[in-house]
Amino acid sequence: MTPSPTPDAELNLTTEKMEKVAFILKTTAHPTRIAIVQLLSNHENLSVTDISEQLGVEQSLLSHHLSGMKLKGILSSHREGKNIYYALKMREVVDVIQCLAACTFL
Amino acid sequence: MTPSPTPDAELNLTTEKMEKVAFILKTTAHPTRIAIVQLLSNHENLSVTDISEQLGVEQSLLSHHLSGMKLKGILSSHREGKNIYYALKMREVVDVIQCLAACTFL
DNA sequence: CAAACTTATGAATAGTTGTTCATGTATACA
DNA sequence: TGTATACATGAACAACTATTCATAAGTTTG
Repeated sequence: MTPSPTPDAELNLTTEKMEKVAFILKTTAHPTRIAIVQLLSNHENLSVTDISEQLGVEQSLLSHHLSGMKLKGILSSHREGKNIYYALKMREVVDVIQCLAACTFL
Repeated sequence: MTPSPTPDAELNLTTEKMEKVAFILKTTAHPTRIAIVQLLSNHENLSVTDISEQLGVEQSLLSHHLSGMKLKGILSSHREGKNIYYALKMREVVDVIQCLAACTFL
């Protein structure tokens, strides 16, 4: 079901693509942000308060993380009344995390 | 052939595991380091000079990147005469990069 | 419209990472 | 043993990221 690369295909990226990949990796490389992805991979969408409560992360800090991730295209958001709901936009990051999480030695 | 996670399995990591995943992502999240992984995914092992020439990265800087990656378990190395050869140890990072590189929108 | 609630933003600061440069160490070879 | 080659290391500094705090802006409700 998941559109995934052919297993063990050769890696042959242009410099530009390497930069873009690095950019996304950097955006994901933080425990709180991984937790956000995990939460949103299991929930379709959640308000900032929801996420804040689930993760025990303070509102402002969370907001900074969320807007960064949105800016970089990983999340999307929409307002509904007083709340703003965030959702996972780039679902590929789930696979990325999954892939590393599957390493038994971690 | 590649041992990969079941597609679209639920993401359910412990805090500790999220930290470890973040740690590896951070170690990979740099264009030069992605280039190193790419090179080593296609070459089994290469000396520092080889890599330096292929990537056009200055010896000392490269050495810093390489030893960091080794320290974090992504690469391994062995000496052979005057040269030190590096190899990919954690091959999973190739899949991680592959996965993101396959995003058409990047 | 004022009060309460939800989220965003900006400045300040602390902490981490990247890069350079100078120098050190290991090996080979004359 | 001295010189050349290959790589590592450490200090200094620059660049970037994370966190906190105070405050602002949008929305609902009385």
